[in-house]
Amino acid sequence: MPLSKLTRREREKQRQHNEILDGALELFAKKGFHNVSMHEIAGKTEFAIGTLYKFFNNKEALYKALMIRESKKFHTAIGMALESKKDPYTRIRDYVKAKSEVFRDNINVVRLYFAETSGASFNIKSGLESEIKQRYEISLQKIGNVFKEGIQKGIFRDLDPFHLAVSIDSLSNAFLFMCLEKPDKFSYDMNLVLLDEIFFKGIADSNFHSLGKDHND
Amino acid sequence: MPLSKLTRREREKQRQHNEILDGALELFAKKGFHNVSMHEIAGKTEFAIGTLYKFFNNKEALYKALMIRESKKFHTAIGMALESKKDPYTRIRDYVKAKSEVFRDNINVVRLYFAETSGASFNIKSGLESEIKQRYEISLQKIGNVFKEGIQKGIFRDLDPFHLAVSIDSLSNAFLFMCLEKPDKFSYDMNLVLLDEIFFKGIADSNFHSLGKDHND
Amino acid sequence: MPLSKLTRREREKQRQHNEILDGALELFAKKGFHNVSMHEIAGKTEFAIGTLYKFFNNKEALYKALMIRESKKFHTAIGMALESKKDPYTRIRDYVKAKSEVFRDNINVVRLYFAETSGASFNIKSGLESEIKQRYEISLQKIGNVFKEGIQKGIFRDLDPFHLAVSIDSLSNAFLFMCLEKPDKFSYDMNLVLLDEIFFKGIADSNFHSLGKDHND
Amino acid sequence: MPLSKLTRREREKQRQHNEILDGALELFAKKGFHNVSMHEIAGKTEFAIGTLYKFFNNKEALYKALMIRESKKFHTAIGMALESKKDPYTRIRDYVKAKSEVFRDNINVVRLYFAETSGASFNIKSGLESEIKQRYEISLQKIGNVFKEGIQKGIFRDLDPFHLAVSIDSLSNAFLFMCLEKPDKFSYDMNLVLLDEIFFKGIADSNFHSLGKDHND
DNA sequence: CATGAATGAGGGTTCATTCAT
DNA sequence: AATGAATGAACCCTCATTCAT
Repeated sequence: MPLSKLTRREREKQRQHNEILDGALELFAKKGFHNVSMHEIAGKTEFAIGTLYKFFNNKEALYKALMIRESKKFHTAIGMALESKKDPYTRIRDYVKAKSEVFRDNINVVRLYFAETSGASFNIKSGLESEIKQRYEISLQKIGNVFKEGIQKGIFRDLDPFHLAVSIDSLSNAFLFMCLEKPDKFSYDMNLVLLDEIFFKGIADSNFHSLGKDHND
Repeated sequence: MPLSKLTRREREKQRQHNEILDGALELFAKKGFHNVSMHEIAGKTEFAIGTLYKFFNNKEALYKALMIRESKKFHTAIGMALESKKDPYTRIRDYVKAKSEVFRDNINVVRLYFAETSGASFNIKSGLESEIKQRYEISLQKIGNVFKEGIQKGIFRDLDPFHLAVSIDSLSNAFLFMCLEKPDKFSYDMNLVLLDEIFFKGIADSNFHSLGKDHND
Repeated sequence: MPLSKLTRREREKQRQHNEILDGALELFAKKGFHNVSMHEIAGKTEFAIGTLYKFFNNKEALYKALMIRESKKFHTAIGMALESKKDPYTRIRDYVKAKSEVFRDNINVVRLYFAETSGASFNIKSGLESEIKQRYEISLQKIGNVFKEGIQKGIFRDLDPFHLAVSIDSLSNAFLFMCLEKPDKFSYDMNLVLLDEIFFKGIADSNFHSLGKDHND
Repeated sequence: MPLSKLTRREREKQRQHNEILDGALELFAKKGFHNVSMHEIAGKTEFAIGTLYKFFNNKEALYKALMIRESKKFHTAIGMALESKKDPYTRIRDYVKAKSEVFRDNINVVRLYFAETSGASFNIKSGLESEIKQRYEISLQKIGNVFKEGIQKGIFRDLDPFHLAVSIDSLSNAFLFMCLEKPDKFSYDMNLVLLDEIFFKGIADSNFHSLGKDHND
């Protein structure tokens, strides 16, 4: 069944479902899972509490659905950058740029997302948060594949692509968080230059000299 | 009476104080702040609830004391590595090794600690969690100073020392977390080699050739 | 929809609101604010604790609402006596009679009410208990106005009407309390005679001879 | 054994006993029975909590002992006025003056005392508060006796002396409380004049003309 | 089907009292 | 005899969830 062929009723449901998640996101991002009540979500979304429970079995399920939706958006955005037809180096840079934009535009969501993935997640009791980790895993693999290609093309030195993926991921995250917390020392525009200097230069194949030199963004 | 010579009573107090934090740590690390009750902590530590409140004004204060204690331990350990008399490159490597050990030995604490610092903390309402961030800040500065010295000595390229600090910090964290989650792809012993290949080689001054070549750990 | 025509839902709410206050009154009057728990009130009124909190923000608010309701009842009753068309002397007597009836019928409330107003109230922290004192104030003013009229009409000697109001209020209260505690020495029926002999005779204008002589109740 | 012949130990005990009550009084008068903790009393009096329990079996017993001590002081003061050799009218006036002074000097205690006696006492669960009421009873009797003598001497009209006692007691209390709450309308000095005008004039025997006329205070 | 009033388990916290030192 | 650390019952209150309307 094509996506567009939902009945009116189903489309309406879908819309309400998303409205609930939108309202909940705002609250969770501001106050955290445990400091937001279902009553509060009902108030913000203008649905009855009972209606929330029609859509989600419980508070945890609502939260999980929310995190999954956001994680999908996030990984779709960076997935597109990574899977374009451009050269590997540019795709990595595009990936960083895409992530930058997500950080800029949804900073609260981002904090919530990283609270959920970096350390230990205590909000969703069941091991279901792994669903989010899986998506992260896939993105890492995609980054790794780009590096693999880059290595094959002689752009990058022959290092483990997955290691490189983990590296660019953590470095770019760190720089992006620094943009938030130390805007005097870090800026979004600077991040790519930084990565060039600190990361790409070091992993560039010595026979390939253009990395981080004459790119214009 | 010298400062270090606490009375028996005071020593006893200190011991109990730490016993409470030990028990609480185990619970918080396993279940998160909001999923642990004071009743539970009382049970685990075998103190009465009232006794907990003699030591800590409220649950939040207990949690905060715990996080500060652990953060102190953590930053003391890595601070010692960073402030030794060794050459800058070795000090950075020692810092990574020290952090490795903390991760190996206190994995639960580490997850709790990073849940508290990476994303958004919704556990401690008062802005006092900044106390933990400050300690992190200081450590970053110390790392930066080592890089500065390394640059002056011609070991590292002339890059912003603070940027380098942020880089090595995030890279090493990422690798360490990977050791936990993908022990097949990452091992503690491998981390230094990885950093050499991916990070140090890239930031090494081209006139200085020994980095990441013949170090034996 | 006229104001008086509440919806069925609103009327139901009103009824429950009063049921809670009724149950709470019984308990508070018997045991005092601090010796009654919300759990107890929930049990007596057969509402869930949470329901009590739907109606009243906290225990204090419940207590305050109760005291205000009772105080309104009380002052409405005596206010009607004081504002009738009858002659001043009769209105004062009617006021005493009205108060007598309240004492007879709601002795528990009365004790609670006077515990709250006579000495020091430590039950309601916010200065809102003044709301009750204000109502008392207004009643005193009304009594004073009746005396004023009586003085102008030459029924009472030219004394400060407010002083007279305070006097009749305290005297009648004292006699009424005595009826409770010494029914052998005081009776409700006797109170008016007593007041005639001890109070009204003394404040009667010497040119006006009928006070306290041939009244029949 | 004469009162003065207590052993040093016993006198010391007595002193401590009173010190505890002094500290407790200050706290209870300010905050009420239920808003003062034993811990607080221990702090204020600089005794250990255990010591408080050596002197008083429990918090209630401490409170009761306190109220009885204060009530004794109070009734001793007014008893002395009532039992002097002066003429009945003067003794009643002296009694009012004595009460005035107590009000002026110990207003907090007074409020606490009246909270305990006027309405319902919810602080002392056992019916033991009657001990305080008994003392009040005795004072009322003494006032009654003075009136009786006054009636026999032809100073007061032939009314029930006990009724008169209750009357002067409640009137003077009311005026004294008004001094606290409406110092613009009532003053301690004025009270006797007021009582003369409103009370004594009315109960004076018509053959005895000096009441409330040429007294100088 | 949507609603939101009602529920009550369970949370954090206090404090009168005990008892080992 | 004096101490005050330790206790834990009981408090007030919140909020996820249910279900009659």
